[in-house]
Amino acid sequence: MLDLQLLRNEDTRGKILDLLRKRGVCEDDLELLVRTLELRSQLMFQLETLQRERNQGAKVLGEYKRQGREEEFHELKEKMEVVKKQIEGIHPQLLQLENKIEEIAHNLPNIFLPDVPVGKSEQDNVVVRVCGEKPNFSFQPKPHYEIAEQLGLIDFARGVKLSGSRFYVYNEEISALERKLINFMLEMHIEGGYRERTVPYLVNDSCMFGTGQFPKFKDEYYRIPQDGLNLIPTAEVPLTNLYANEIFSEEELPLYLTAATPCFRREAGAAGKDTRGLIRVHQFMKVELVKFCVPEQSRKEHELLLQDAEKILKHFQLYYRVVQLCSGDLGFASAQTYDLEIYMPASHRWLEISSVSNFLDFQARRAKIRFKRKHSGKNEYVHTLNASGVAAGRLIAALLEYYQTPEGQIDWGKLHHLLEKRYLRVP
RNA sequence: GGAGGAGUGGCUGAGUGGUCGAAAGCGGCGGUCUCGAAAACCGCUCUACCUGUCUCAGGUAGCGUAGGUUCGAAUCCUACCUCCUCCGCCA
Repeated sequence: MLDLQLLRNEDTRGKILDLLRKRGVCEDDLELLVRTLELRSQLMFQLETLQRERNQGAKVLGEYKRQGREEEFHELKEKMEVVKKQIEGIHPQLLQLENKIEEIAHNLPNIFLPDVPVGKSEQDNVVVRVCGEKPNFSFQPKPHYEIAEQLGLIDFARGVKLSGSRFYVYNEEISALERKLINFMLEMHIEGGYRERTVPYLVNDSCMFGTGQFPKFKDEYYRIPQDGLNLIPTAEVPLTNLYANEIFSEEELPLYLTAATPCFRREAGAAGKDTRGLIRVHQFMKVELVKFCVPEQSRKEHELLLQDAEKILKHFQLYYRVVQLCSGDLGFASAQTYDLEIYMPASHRWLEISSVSNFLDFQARRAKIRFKRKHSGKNEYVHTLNASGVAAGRLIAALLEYYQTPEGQIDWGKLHHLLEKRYLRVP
């Protein structure tokens, strides 16, 4: 959530409003919000003045009672009853204003950082660099779902039988590959200073609010109404919310966390898109990286985080590019995002495999994650960041395409050789 | 799932309607003493928001959460959540 103080303060208001417009927030909402904030202040002042009167009166009444001054007691009590009525009159009005403010503020996206290009859509994203070598095939490479099906590696039909479209079943080779890949990625990140957590795959609504999924994007997630729980769309949600309503000491930061979890997405708006294969599915495994840091470090930590995600792609010798998202394509909570996209040799498409974002204090404010500044003793919001490190399903899709042989087989020897590099860390 | 008990400041723990943001202790910070340290002693130690003459002053709110009763609630009432104990079930 944005710092509403920035909208109340005349010095910062103009700039913030401008940034929000560039992200496509409608003008009416902004105007209404600014006006309602002003009204709320006025009403609050009235209310607090009355409450003050009430508190002082109640104190005097207590004194009268103790001293047995019945007449004065009743006289003042009648006056206080009037004050009470006045308070009861203002209270609901204030509540209404606050609801209005929340409704708008909760749906406002984050502002974005100066180096983010201003743009409307994906078209305006900027390719930062292209890495690795473009794979060179002496034959026409097949798409991953074709090889997987032909070699009996993935059972798409039975996935559909069990759960419907966009579900799948891995047979033994891919099951083992995924298991090893996840272990490999985790160990690489642990080596890089990340601390592994095993977290719930079902979280409550307040977690979903904290990281910015709720309330605006409720339809994109699986929800179990009976228990008020939601299947996590990414481990970002539980990992970030681990520290909700907590205050770090400055020495504890930066804190790096990682977790491998399944991710569940309804893909409600994606009918007919990427219907074949592992690219767009309702459930997939992903290793996630999350960072908490002090505000002045988040730009630097963002770059380091990007490198950590890239390490995986480099290790498997994939051809990929780093894309900087434009203002219009940024996720709701993000202030700056790099996407890592792998080149897919069969379709000649770039496939997003990691999204590396800096949220500044946007999530921290929603989830109330703070730290105590040592020199001033003041509490401030931390900055949160996260990256996929990386999505296992899409990585497998890429590996199947990159490591296919002219004979229509998979070069398991080479894959296993790459997986052999151990990242062992004995506690 | 059933029965009982409990949720108070960083922690322990008092408070069952009237100067209670809340005793006391521990921890933490600062100071006195000391060559230094310990001990002892003194002081300070929660958060959010509002207003202003905005590194300071005043005010409002907060005792699991949300409501309610009252002139006045940590204290009474209702619902929910969490934890503990016992029973049942179970990987």
